[in-house]
Amino acid sequence: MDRDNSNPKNRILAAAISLFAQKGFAAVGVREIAAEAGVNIAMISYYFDGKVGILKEILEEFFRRYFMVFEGVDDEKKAPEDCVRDLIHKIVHFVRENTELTMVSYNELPLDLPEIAELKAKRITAMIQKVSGLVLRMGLDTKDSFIIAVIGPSLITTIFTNFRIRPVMKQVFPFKFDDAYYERYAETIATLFLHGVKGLAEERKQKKRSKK
Amino acid sequence: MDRDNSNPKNRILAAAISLFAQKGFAAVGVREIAAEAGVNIAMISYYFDGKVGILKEILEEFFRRYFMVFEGVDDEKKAPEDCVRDLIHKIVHFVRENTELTMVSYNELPLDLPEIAELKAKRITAMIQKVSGLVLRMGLDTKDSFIIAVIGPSLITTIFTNFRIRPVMKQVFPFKFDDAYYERYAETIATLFLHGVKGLAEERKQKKRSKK
Amino acid sequence: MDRDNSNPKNRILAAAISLFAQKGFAAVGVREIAAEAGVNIAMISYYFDGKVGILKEILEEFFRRYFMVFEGVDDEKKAPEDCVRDLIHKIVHFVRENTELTMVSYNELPLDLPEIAELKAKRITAMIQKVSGLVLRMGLDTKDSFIIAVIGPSLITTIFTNFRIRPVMKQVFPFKFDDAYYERYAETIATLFLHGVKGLAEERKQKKRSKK
Amino acid sequence: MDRDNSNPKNRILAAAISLFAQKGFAAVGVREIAAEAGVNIAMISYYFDGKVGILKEILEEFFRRYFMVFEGVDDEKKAPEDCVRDLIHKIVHFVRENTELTMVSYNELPLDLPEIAELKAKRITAMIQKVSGLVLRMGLDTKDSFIIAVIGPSLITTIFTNFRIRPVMKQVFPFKFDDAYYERYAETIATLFLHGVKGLAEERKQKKRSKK
DNA sequence: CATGAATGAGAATTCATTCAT
DNA sequence: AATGAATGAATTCTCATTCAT
Repeated sequence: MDRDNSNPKNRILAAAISLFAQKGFAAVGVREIAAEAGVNIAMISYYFDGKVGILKEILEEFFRRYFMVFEGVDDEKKAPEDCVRDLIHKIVHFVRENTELTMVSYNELPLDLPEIAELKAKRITAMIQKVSGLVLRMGLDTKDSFIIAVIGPSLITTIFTNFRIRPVMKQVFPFKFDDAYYERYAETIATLFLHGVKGLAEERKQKKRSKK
Repeated sequence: MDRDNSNPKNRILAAAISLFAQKGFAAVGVREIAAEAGVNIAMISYYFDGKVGILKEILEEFFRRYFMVFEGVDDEKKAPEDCVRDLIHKIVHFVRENTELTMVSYNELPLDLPEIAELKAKRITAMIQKVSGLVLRMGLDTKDSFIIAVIGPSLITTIFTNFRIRPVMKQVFPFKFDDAYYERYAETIATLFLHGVKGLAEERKQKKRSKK
Repeated sequence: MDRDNSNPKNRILAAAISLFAQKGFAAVGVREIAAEAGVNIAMISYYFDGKVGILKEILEEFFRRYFMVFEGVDDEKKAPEDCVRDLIHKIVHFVRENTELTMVSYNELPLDLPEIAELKAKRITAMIQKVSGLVLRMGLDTKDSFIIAVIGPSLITTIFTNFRIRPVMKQVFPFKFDDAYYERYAETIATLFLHGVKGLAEERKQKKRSKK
Repeated sequence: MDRDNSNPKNRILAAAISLFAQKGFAAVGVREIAAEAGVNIAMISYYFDGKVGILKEILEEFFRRYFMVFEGVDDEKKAPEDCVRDLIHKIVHFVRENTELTMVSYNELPLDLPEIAELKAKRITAMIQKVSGLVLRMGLDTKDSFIIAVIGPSLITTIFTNFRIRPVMKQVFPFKFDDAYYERYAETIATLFLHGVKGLAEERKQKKRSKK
């Protein structure tokens, strides 16, 4: 996250994101966050009304930024395939710029935390719809909700996971994670999914024909 | 997990898996586990030498079962494509049978927990290699470690995520998650990746040719 | 302690003495004792009726052996000074042979442990009287209870302390703690106290005279 | 200890010293200390970073005060004997003023507690050297490390023990432990040791002569 | 705004002991 | 005589939060 570090609230937020990304929300204590942020413990309750308050704000921030990625991708003038490639690049870029924020959100979302249940329900639904919208641009039939429900999450989790397993990847593969890497990575993912979806679409057509 | 429930140790294990899957390791207390398992709290230290001991045993169990899935998939008599389809079906079946076990492992693995660092390092590396081996069967050049490093995790996380976001999916899509669903799901994933990989392979050939 | 180690009860006793001497009674757990003795935990309650039961038996054993040292020292045929020298040698020898047993007893006796209060009261009183008897042999007036109360404990604690601070002494002084050392040590202590007491006796006489 | 009792930290310290002196460090729980001090249990970790933290501070305080006793005793203008008498009086006075503090330190020092091992090593060595220095003032040859190593600890443990066995002494002997008692006590000890050491020194000379 | 002290509940673990076998 | 499982209380310590200053 890229904020004004002189602001105590932002320092808390930054510290929390980093620690949550590392250890998970439940495993991090407010004292730890306060120490990392260099602020007094009481400030956490003051600014965020408690520990979950920080998480809420983190999730809100994630979705705010995440949804911005989808703005203006659906350009009617461009070929659907190019829209998809474009979006994939943008998502990769987004996760690269907001790695820890994304990891925290990705890790905490499936977990049961009553206080954020409502927030989760709303945002995740919206998120799935965004992704589904993306899939539709790949040339699939709108009505085929099954395939949409499969591809969307697959694509997004593929990208997220690439960052999530980074520490291990570094040990196993000798890549340099620089601009070139991400450029190629996005291209590869795009090719993979565009061809995959094309294959699925063809298969569907064949089945329909054979039914006749 | 499917074990002898009269055995207190197994009851603890079952309770822990369920609770960890729901809330995450750090958010679950030993009292809660003991209560759920119907045993005395002290039994947790007695049998597992503490809370992390349970997690260790859970992870070990996950990898033991997971690795078994890969046994005997690489049948030389069959076409590579069929091997891959076969394996995908097996993994889907595995996760279906061990959903909570898989979720706990998938959720906790990227988190920093010093006590399981060693265990993680060993097993995850082995896991990535297993998946990479699988990708090779898809007809890719062995030397192209980049694509392998991309596709392997993508495939596995795709399947895992399908189960991970189940609660939300149920609200958004009207599927019945029965045998037919999983059959179709596995087929869809297989088609998606096989076509995707074929597309990648073709693209590579073209590039090489154009370089000449 | 020198007992039959095939006997589980003795093994527990030996292990307990060693551990109590090292860490103190309260800091040692029954599991630790059982492990060190190589017996089942339940055996401790079985043989000693609980942890304090071990301590009781240890203290009883200490006093039993300690009191034996005083048997037959008061030989009327010998000069009082020689009786004292003899006794000091015997005590040094006793502590040398029963170092840990002595340390446990010396360390635990002043501490408040309700369960052994009665035992303590009886034995310590007897112990003080034994030592006081010894002091009388040094040529002091029987009625001078003050000096007796000072010298007796001083002598005994001097010897005990010599063993108690052994670990530090080894680091600070370059002695070899062999037979010769203990021989010389006993002689030194005897000389110190015999001259000291003689000096006290003379001083008393002078005072009485000056009062006249 | 004589401190500001309105200060919670000091109340904890005072309570701990009293309880440790009574039952020994390991036998006292933090709840007990907190209750006795009238503070919340969490304050113990807050101020002392845990139970051993209290003990550490107690030991440091003991040595700080104890070492102060030795300041300015070695007056060259006075006869060595008078220096020794003076010091003995001061030590007696010190223990009288800091009885519980001294008892805790004396009781815990020989016990194995890993957390205070380093502290112990440093301070005990310094303490032995202090006492050894004292012995030298008694007119002994500096090179006779053996006798120094015997007398120093003997003198100090004699005084400490006098307080340590106070409860029993009260039952056995009919003394009033008032100023007069301590005055006489210090005088007696001084006489005992000064004569004792003189006797040792003479004996040494005779031996050397007889060797010729 | 910011602090450091204070709180009470809850964390994991270990305790000595007992029980059925 | 001996075992390993089981118990419930007690252990120390940490938790997120609040309060007066």
